Formats: sequence, structure tokens, C-alpha cells
Amino acid sequence: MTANATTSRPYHHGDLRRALVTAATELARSGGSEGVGLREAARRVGVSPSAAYRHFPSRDGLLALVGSEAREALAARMQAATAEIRGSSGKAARARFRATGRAYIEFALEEPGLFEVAFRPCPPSLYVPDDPSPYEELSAALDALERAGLLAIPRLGAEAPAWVAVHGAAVLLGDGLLPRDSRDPIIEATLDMVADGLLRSRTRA
Amino acid sequence: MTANATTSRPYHHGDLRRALVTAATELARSGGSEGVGLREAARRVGVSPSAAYRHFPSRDGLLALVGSEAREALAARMQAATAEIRGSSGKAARARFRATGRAYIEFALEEPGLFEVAFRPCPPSLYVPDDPSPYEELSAALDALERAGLLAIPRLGAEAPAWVAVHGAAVLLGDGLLPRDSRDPIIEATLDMVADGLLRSRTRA
DNA sequence: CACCTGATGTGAACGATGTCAACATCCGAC
DNA sequence: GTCGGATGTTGACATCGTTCACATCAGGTG
Repeated sequence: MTANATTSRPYHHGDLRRALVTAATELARSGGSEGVGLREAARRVGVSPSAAYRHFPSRDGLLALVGSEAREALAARMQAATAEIRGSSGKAARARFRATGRAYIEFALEEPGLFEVAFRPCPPSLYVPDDPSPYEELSAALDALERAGLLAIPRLGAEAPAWVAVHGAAVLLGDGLLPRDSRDPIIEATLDMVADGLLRSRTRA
Repeated sequence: MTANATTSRPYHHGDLRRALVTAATELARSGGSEGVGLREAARRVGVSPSAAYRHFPSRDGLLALVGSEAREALAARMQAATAEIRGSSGKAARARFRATGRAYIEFALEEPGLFEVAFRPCPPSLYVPDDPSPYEELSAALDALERAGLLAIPRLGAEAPAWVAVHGAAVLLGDGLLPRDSRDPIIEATLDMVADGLLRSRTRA
């Protein structure tokens, strides 16, 4: 057996890497990137600080992994939001598109720490790709709109404006620069703007 | 005289507060908020670290002042961009609106460190209001559009979507999450989207 | 003019952090 | 069974933000 079920604390911690990343993710959840300390993560796992250096080149390396996990969580949330909407009509595609954006913003507001770490700039040498990526969720939603013939602009130029608007709302609401009590109207106004700018036949609420 | 013109290094530095803020601003310009160190700023001014605490409650207090200066610089740039456009037609108002947004994004790309500090979340107790504020520049541009009868949505709900889109583009381009070589097309696509969503009679390029 | 009070700057220290090098321990392959 | 590489520990270093006791200056009061 590689691991004892009775948690007898093997002299070589079962899977330190995993444990450190989870601890660091917890720190990020309640303190953002500044809240993630190498020493603190090690402390929580019950291991010495330098042990971490067997698994990550630096604190930033650890943060990069936390970021990847955060992006995956965000993508999962977007995915779940679109899955709730049934049907294959153009109307459904449009609704899924909006739901994707809404989920993005809501994630940012409910998990501000994780969201910050998710999109924290990081040197290319440390970049960790994530498989279910938020960008791919957005791409999929746009592909569906194109298949339904609803795109009013070339497909290639569609990702950027959509992402830009939704990300901006997430950041400004999350940082309290836009009033959080107007949260929902602002989100819907943003989604309206995206729809008006990218899709055919504007549908004003 | 309160200060000697010969810079004879009076035992009580002429205006330490100002000097520290400028030093810290320089640090922020080339390193963002993480690059701003209380000790380093003091070192550059030639003063002991603890002297700073006579003028700011903490490093975050210093950062808040740097943020205010950064926002003023951004606002000045937006102001200058609109001032370049003459005329009082609706067309001019529209152009000024776009120029405001473009200036916002360009500032973020040319001074990424300052831009980050400008919109860094900070506890209300430390918040420093700035007089020429980016928000007010945006407001003025929208007011002009309303006077020209060009707004397609209620004036009250106009700030948020516009700011959101432009800020999102600034952040995503600045952090390299959107390709910088497509910088200009992305900026224009973003401005197109804002115009389509907020203004009457879409004018597609 | 002398003095004292308050504002301003200094020095040394504390705890915390990221990082590294030398050493200890354990697993698995030969 | 033994040896080697992977994994974890100890102890140290430099740096950081912050604080406290002390030094120094400026300006108003007597």
C-alpha cells in the first residue's frame, strides 16, 4: 500500500503537492493572492517551509497552480450555468450566452479571492494551462451563436469584446468601484450591451 | 523662508510627504503595487523608514496616495484626448466619447504599474478622493451625448456599461490575457460594442 | 531673549516572510 | 541487502512592515 487508511502520518507525506495546493487555495479564497503565504500553507499541512520547494520553484509557482485551479472552478461554474438551459433554438443559444457571462460575474463576486488569483499575471515560465478553461466556455457559447446565424460581426472578432465587458463588470463590481447594491441591473445592462453589439436583431428588455 | 533654495538638506526635510509620494509613485510606475516598498521609498529620499509613519498610517496609506495621483494622471490624459477634438456637432460628441475610452485603455497599456495602483481596492478609511477623476471625465462625455440626444438608453444606466467595457479591455490587454499584437482592433471592437449598445443609429466601421 | 511644547526624524528592535544550503530520512530498483 | 534519488527538516540569511524610546528642530509664550 502506498498510503495507510488510518492517516498514520507517513514520514513522507502522502501527496504533499496536492495538499499544499489545496491549502494555498483555501488561503487564496479568503485573502486573495496577498493572503497566500508559502510558510502559512506549509504550516497548515504540518510540514516545514522548505519542503514546498521540492514541488514548486517559488511562491509564485504555487500561486500559478492555485490560479489554474481557480480558472477551472470558474469554467465549471460557467458550464453548469449553460447546462441548465435546455433547447436548441436560437433563443436558447442566446440565453446560454448570457448565462455564461452571468456565471462569470457571479463567480467573481462570490469568490473574489479565487477570481483575483485566477487572472493574476504570471511569468510565462510559470504558466499552468487548465483544461476546462473559461475562455473555452465562452468560445463554445459563441460557436453556438454562429451556428444559429445570430452573430452580427465576424466570428473571429467576437471573443474579445464579450470577454472584455464581462471581465470589466466582474472586476469593477468585485472591487467595489461600482455600487454592489446595483449589482443586478449593472450585470444585465452589461449583458444587454454585449448582445446589442455582437448579435443580430436587438432584443431590448 | 521655510525652505532653503540651495537644497542644504535641512535636518527636517522640507516636504517629506510630497517626496515620499513621488518616490513611491516612481516605484509603482516600474513594479506596480508590489514594487512599492515603504523602506525603499524612504531609502530613495534619504530618510529613515520610520520617518514615513509621521505622514502615513501604513504602507497601504502611502499606496492610497499614489493611487490617487495615478487616477489624476489618467483623468488628465482622458481630458487631453477629448480636448483635441473640436466642434460641437453630435459627431464630435461621439468622437470625444470614443477618445475618452481610447485614452483610458492606452494609459493602462503605457503605465501598467500606475494603472494597477490606481484601481487597487483599498479600505474606506484610507481612501483618498482625487479631483480630476476618471469617472468624472466619463460622466462629462456621457452628458454631452445626452445633450446631443444620442443616448439610446436612460442616462442613469449609461456609466456602468461604458466603464465596464473600457476597463475590461484595459485589464485584459494590460495583463497579456488578450494578445497585445491585436491591440488596436480589440480596442476599436470594444468601442464599437459600447457605441452600439449605448448610442442611437449604429455606425459600423 | 530663554524656554518649552509639539512636530518631525533617528536608531534599534520585533516578528514575519521568501529563499537557500547542508543534512536526515525513506522508498524502490538492482 | 544495499545504494541512489526523491522527499522532508534544520538552521540561517536578507528583507520587509511596524513600533517604541529617544534626538532634534521650529515657533510661539513668558
